[in-house]
Amino acid sequence: MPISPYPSLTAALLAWYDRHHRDLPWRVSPLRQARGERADPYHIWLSEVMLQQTTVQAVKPYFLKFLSLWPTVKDLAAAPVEDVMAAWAGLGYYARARNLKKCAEAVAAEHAGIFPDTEEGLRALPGIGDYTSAAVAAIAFDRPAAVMDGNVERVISRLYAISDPLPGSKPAMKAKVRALTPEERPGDFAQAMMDLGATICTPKRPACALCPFNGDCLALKEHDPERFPEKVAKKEKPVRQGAAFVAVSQEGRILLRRRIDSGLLGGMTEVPTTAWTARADGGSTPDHAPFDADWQMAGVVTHVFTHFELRLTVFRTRTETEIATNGWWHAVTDLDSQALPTVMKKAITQAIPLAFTRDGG
DNA sequence: TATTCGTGGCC
DNA sequence: TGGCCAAGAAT
Repeated sequence: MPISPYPSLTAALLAWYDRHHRDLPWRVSPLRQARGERADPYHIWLSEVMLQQTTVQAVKPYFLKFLSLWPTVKDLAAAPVEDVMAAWAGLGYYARARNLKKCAEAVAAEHAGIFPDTEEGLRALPGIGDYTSAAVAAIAFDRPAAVMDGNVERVISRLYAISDPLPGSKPAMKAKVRALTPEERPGDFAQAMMDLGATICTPKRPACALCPFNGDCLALKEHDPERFPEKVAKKEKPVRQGAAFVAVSQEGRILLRRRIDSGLLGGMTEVPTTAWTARADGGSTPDHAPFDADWQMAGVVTHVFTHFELRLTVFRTRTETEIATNGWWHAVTDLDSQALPTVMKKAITQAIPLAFTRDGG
């Protein structure tokens, strides 16, 4: 009997992956790899950036839309940044879209349209950090990089019953991943760890009976895998308030602006708003409207961001002339072409309930 | 090391 | 129903 080239845990996981891997639009399955197909580095990179802190189900339609609009990294590099932001609208964490464009430009201009094939080379590109550089190196280029995301942290913390809380325990967990990562099939190993975390070793009610690690898992031996991974307590979310102003002209156009490139919703499109402050009375009056008009209160929209909750009082008015010192007027029936984040779509819908329906209200 | 960055689904 | 979570990066 030949000696396995892998640690036994690694071999068990790869065997599980061969039978139970998920089919994903950017993935080349083990069977297709055996027929000689290779993962496309552009597809892997694009999917990995979209998947940062984002679920597979949310990413799928965006991934297919981007490939349709921009089939190669050179196409993406040549695209207007406004088009990229509009295509990304709704997916969140918009710095990813700005860095995606910068990264495509760097690959096109400095690497002749070919992605670097090492972890270090990838790590130097915009929007590519520790996780994404390792993931692309392993999945697209068969480099034995140690890939650790939230799924892997959960699997490893349970397998070894690591009690120290994240993020402090990250280096120790990374060492465990490195020891398990094989020279052969490192990309499949990384994807297998993440599939395992997504489908078996889930945060709540893990399906330990189906897990290839269930004979070795220390958390399972202790009868409480759900308590891992431990995490440091997070602080509570403050509430901020502000006002948003929806002006519609007689021609059926709405006043829009572009947010500055840095910070929250950077580079995205918005309706005029006040600053969002912690003051309880901020935003309840139309004092800071973009121009004098008969502003009517349309309602209050609540939106929860990562680190604060926003209560936005929405005002609306109809104008005869299209006054605008900064910004532009855009047809209400064509708002899908704009880079409007979800909170702005909520505000517009509060003022114009049918804005995003077929007839545009 | 700690904070800032979206959004939607889930129980 | 509200807290938790998702293939994290930049600063």
